[in-house]
Amino acid sequence: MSAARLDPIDRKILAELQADGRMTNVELAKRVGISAPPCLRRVRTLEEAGYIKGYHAEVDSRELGFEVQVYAMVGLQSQAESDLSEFEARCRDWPLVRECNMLNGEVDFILKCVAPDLSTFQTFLTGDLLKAPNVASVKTSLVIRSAKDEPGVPFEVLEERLSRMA
Amino acid sequence: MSAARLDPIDRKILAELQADGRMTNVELAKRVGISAPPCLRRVRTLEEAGYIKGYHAEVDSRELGFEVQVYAMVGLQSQAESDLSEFEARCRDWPLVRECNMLNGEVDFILKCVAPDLSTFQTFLTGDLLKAPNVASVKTSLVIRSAKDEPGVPFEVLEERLSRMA
DNA sequence: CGTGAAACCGTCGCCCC
DNA sequence: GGGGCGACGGTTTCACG
Repeated sequence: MSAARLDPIDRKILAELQADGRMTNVELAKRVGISAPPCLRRVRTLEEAGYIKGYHAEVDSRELGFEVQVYAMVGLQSQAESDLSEFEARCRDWPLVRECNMLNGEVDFILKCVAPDLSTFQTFLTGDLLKAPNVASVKTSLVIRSAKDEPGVPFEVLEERLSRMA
Repeated sequence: MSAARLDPIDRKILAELQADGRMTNVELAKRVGISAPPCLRRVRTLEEAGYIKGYHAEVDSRELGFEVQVYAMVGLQSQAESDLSEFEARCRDWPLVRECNMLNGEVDFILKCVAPDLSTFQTFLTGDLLKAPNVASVKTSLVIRSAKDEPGVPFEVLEERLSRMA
C-alpha cells in the first residue's frame, strides 16, 4: 500500500484538508502538532506526489437549480479495450456526466449525471448517450432524494486498519 | 429556480471555487472582475446562504490505499417513510458508505462504498449492511476502473440554459 | 463597490536536531 | 532527513467614502 509511505502526520494533514480544504496553513499546523513551515512543505509534497489532486468548493446542487440526478447503467456492444476507452473519452466530454465507472457484472458502466431539469437530461439521453456508437442499452434511475453525499475517503477506516496491522 | 437570485458574478465565483477551492481571494476577485473586499463579502454570503457547503481537498483514493469501490443496490422490505429514514440514518453512520441515494424503479437505494480492500468491504457487507433491519436484498458491483470522477455540478450547462431563457 | 490601513498569513533562508 | 525561528511580501479583512 502506498499509504505506508505516509507517516501519521501526513495522514492527519490529508484528513484535515479533506474535511476543510480552505483551512489556513497555520491552523492546519496547529491541528497536526507541528509548526507552519514544515507543515506547508508537507502539503506541497503531498500535492506534487499526487496524494492531493485538487481543492473544490462543495456547492449545493439543488439550491443552484440542478434538480435532477440520474444514474445511468450502460451496456456496450463491444468490450474491446479500444471501444471501452472510446466510450470513456466521450463521457469525459459530456458535462452532464459527473462520474463514469466501469463495473463488473452484467452492466458495463455506471454514470452519475446531474442536470438542471428533466428535459435537459432527456435531451442528453436521447440526443447524445443513446446515439453514441457502441452503446447497446441504457437503463436510467432517477434519484428521489439524497441521504448522504460525502466526498473522499473514510480515513477512520484506514487508521483502524493500520493500527490492527501494527 | 433559486439560482435566479444569483447574478453572473456570483455564479462565476461558485464555478471558480468549485474548480479550485484554495484560490486566494485576490486571485478570485481578479477573475470575476471586481476588487477583493466585495468579492470576499460575496463568498461569505454564498457560504452563509448555503450555496457553498464546504471546501474539500480531493485525495487520490487508490494512492492512499483505498483500492476497492463498490456500488451496492439495496432493496428494503418496507418502504414506509420511517423505515426509509431509519435506513438512511444507518448509512450516515457507516464510514464506508460515501453516497446514499434513494432511487425510483425496482431498487430502493444505491450506495457508493469505498474500502481499503475486499475483505474490509465484505466484513461490512455481511456484518453490517446485510444484517441491518429491513434490508431485503443487496446486489453489489465492483468498480473495475474509474474514467471520470468530477465533483460538483456542470456550470456550463446552467449558463447555457440561462442564456437560452434570456 | 472601491480605497486604504492593519493584522494575519504564506513563504523563504537559516540554524538546529 | 525533518522541525523550528525570524523576517519579508502578499493577503485577508476591517472601517469608511
